[in-house]
Amino acid sequence: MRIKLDASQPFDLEATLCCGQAFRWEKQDDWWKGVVANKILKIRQKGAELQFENVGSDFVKAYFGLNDDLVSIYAQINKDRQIGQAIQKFDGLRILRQDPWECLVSYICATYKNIPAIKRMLQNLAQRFGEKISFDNQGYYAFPTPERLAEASITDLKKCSLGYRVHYVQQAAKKVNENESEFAQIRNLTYEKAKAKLLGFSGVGLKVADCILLFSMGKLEAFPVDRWIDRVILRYYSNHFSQEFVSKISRKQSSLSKAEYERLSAFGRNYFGKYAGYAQEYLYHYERSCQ
DNA sequence: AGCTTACCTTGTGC
DNA sequence: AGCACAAGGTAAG
Repeated sequence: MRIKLDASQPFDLEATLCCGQAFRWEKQDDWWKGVVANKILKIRQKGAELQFENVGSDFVKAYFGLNDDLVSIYAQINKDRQIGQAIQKFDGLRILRQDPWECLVSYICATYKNIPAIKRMLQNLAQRFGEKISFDNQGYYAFPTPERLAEASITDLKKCSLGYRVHYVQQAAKKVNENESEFAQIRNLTYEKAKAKLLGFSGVGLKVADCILLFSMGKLEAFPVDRWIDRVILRYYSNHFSQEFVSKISRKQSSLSKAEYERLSAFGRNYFGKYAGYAQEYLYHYERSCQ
């Protein structure tokens, strides 16, 4: 199937899948392959045309955020030179609408890990507990269901290199499995209420909650602050904070306190507005790409 | 009430 | 070899 992209609606498949928001996409030749909704989605971009197999157009549009009015979003978040450069470099990067359950587990696992290690953990979980799906003579694995992970033993979960995160993942699986519809409803709440619900999961703090809200629940105002964004704010936006706060944050070795996190994240939401999450993702990807 | 500290595991890169 | 560090969270004090 194909989608012709509107010239007024930029899209960059590569940037969207490489910016670190999703962990289970692989590129083979010029095709991207990922497991979404228990199906293999195979997709590539040729200029303004998207070519894909195995799923419908509506699904592709929803998953890749093609319904977001990116031109309008740019107009609202393009506030300064730094974000302007990031937008220019990654023009067409979009926020995905991932599966909330997979996103929950992904970002519980993401604490204190780099992206390659996160990918490996999730791949381990899928191989060990996910349903096998064959496609193009290759074996893929669906992301494990809450039910399947809820019944997995700590011993088996540990074999996936989750480390201390095994207990968080197991508890999350049990909680979601006990009431799947309640979990599914979280995305329909406001940003604040949805965040409060997510914080009820052990292993989910402010940062992880913001990632889940942004990457799977369409809460585009969420502004996750990780080490990279922390660095970006200190480098380019420190004039928005007091001298004391800046020097305190820049001296920190350990993680941010709740209050410090909220101050940085609230800055992002206030400064960039209701699409702050888009700004975050551009700044994050740009900062990492300049390493 | 809000902050600091220790601890939670594993892998990678210098 | 040894160490720092990686899209952090929790519980104790």
